[in-house]
Amino acid sequence: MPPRHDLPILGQDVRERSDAARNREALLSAAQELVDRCGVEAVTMDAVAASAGVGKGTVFRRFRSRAGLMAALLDQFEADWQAQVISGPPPLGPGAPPLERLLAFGRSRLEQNLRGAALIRAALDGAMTRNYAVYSFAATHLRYLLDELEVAGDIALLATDLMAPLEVVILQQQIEIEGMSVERIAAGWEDLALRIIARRRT
Amino acid sequence: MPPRHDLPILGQDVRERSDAARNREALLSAAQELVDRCGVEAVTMDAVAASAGVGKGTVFRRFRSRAGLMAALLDQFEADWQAQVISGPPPLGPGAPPLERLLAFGRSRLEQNLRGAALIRAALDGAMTRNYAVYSFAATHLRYLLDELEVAGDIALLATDLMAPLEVVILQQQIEIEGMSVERIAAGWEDLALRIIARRRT
DNA sequence: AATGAAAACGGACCACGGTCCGTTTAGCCG
DNA sequence: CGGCTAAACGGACCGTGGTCCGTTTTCATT
Repeated sequence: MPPRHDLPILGQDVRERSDAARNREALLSAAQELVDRCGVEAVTMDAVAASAGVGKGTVFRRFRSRAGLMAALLDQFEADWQAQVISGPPPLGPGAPPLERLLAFGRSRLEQNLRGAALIRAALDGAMTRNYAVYSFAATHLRYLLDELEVAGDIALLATDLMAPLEVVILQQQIEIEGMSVERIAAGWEDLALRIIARRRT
Repeated sequence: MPPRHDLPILGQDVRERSDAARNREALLSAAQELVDRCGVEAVTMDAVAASAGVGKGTVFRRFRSRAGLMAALLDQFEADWQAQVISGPPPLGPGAPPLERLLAFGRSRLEQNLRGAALIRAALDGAMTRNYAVYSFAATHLRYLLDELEVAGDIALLATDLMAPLEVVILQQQIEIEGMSVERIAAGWEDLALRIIARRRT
């Protein structure tokens, strides 16, 4: 019988070896610990490796790069928020009318981005593109809301238009350099949202 | 007579020593040369220093960091565009009605950001905040146009809302990952602009 | 011209991200 | 259980960004 050449079928999850899984866990919690205790800047690949008791090469095999590791931490950080959107109380969660959900989305996303600012920037740092998974959830939800509101136009682009001003780089410039208050920015986002959804279908 | 302690008065330009000026020139053109011949990634601080015939420390004194050097190159890159806005032909330059200038601004800015993408990302890389000078010109002009159009609301924030979707990180995601065409994005920007300026003062 | 002090210079040095490759281990199969 | 293969491991190694400090240069003042 010829040797088998199982090319991994797309979507079929490739079993992770037990030691690999164990190390992934150890690395993630070591990294999280470092973030909590000393801040994002202190998260050195050597430090994480040492703290998790594995070699440096292992860290890079698992996460590709420092940005990749940060993205993994970011995924964990976002899990709560995503849960609140999917099944939390209104108006952020389901149950409220779409417009209220939209406004709650904006406010909440603004705060979430500010909370995770350091992590988000670190996850973007040398990466050619941002972690798509994290971004994708919010964008999809936003498109859904715009559709519910029967907004006319290119929904995908309008969703981007609403997410873009909440980008961390922009928020930090507004707050730290131009001295704007978070309240003002939040109010501005609501205004933008209203202008965008003013044009309806039908 | 006691030694003089001239604290530099703000706004009074501190004379640059002749050797310093010479080296700045040499460094900038060496860096530009490297960008042109080998791309942004090839611009190593050592390479620039060697190519300009100065020590590495000098590069860092002048530009603080790699991001700072890139920002300086970006300033040069933007000079042409700024000139076109200030005194070029309409509709980008003065002379056309504000709405036409606004639409020309969006299209032109979109293309400019794509052209300078690599430089812009490199200039943002490890920096705590983006190069303010470059950003500031475009933002100021945009606020002026919105004001001319008698747009109601928080003009500064609305200007940001219009600049944000043109951010390189976002454009690259749309084009390279989501596969959108530049044409579609440009059309989407016009649509956004029209929605935003729909609410007028008076 | 001499002089003195502030500013600029240069390159050795360090820390961190990322790679490479020889070694070890998990897990399947006979 | 023994053996085999693919995967995972680890840490030496490299390149690059950034700092530091002893040396050199500029230039204002006399």
